[in-house]
Amino acid sequence: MDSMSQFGSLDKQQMGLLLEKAKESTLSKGAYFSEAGKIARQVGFLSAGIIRFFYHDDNGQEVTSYFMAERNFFVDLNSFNNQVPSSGYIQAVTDCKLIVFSQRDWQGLSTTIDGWDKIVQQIISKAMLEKIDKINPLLSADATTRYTTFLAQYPILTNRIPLSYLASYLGITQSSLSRIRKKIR
Amino acid sequence: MDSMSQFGSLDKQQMGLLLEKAKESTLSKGAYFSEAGKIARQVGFLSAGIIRFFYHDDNGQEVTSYFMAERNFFVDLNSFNNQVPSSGYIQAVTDCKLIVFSQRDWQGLSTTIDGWDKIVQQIISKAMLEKIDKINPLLSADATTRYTTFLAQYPILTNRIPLSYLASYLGITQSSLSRIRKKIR
DNA sequence: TTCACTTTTTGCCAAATGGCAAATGGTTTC
DNA sequence: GAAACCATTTGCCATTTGGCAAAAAGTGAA
Repeated sequence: MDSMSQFGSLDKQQMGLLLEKAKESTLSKGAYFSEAGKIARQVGFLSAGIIRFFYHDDNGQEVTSYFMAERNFFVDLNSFNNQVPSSGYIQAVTDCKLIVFSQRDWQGLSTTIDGWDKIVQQIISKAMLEKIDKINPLLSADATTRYTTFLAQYPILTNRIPLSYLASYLGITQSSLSRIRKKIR
Repeated sequence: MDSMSQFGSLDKQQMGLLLEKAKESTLSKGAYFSEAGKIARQVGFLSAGIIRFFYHDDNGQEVTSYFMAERNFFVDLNSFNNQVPSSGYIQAVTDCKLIVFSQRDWQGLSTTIDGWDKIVQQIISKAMLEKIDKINPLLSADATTRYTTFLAQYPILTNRIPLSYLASYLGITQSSLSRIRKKIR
């Protein structure tokens, strides 16, 4: 639970208010934190493990839109904010340890912790900018560059995630990725 | 200036406070709203015209990361929030009419308008989600699909932006895009 | 209209990637 | 260890896309 201590800008008392609402939980490999069609009612903090966001494209193929490693907050933002059904899934890629906040509690912090909204805004902006900065360069790169870029960005994840997930994240076929990996090494 | 009236959640008085700080301005085609290396000190609202965000990749090539049409707020978020030099450019693709807020004024609204932070959070989340939802599907699509997807998403922009900008946005070469366009029509 | 300049299209060929199916390798369960 | 199951690699070939340079089309100024 002290993995959340890196959470800046909060003093001891505020941190106490936050932790009061935190519930520890686990997700085993393959299990879902949120699912398409359901409404997101929880915010998670990943203290151990790897999760991925994915959705089904028009052809019904799974497309991984993001990987996330330890020490990050996550939520299906659109569904959570607007209380509409999710269009995608959040799934544990490995066994995970989580800290979970209910929607009611999370939003309640807005009134109990001074400046909470601004803090949340910072967390969200930072997370989304990170994602955008990671995806943008992929688009204009060829498959090999995509893979090497990924290796540089996520050294931690290499060999901890199935090839098929990674391929769909990079926008390449699994076989191409396999060949590229062979060529690189 | 009433193009901002679509701005939800504000009553008349709050809207007044906001408009007090607004300054009208223009950008002519090709001019920059913010530039790499400089620190963003303004938030803009695009009332007429088209802008694009772009940066230089490792090979020095211009890469368009986003197009934006009328009736949207824009800012170089990372630079503005953290007062660090921008890594990219915001440029007028056509002649533009803008409404501009200085950083001081914009942030001051946090104390004068009740719930301002939350409103800003909503705007930012919405904008970034939109961008993410637009870019994500491009990655796993072939060039033709990228183009047709773009046409569906931005019918307004077709034929108002140079081919080279669009090609770099879609992650295809200009000649490929030209051939695809020919094939489609 | 003509010239100079920029943008877009086209031709030619090489290189990269995809599609599909079979083979190989790994892991789990009994 | 054997069987069943899942993940990864490989072969073969068709298709797509890129690279480069020249041609064509479009634009604006004198």
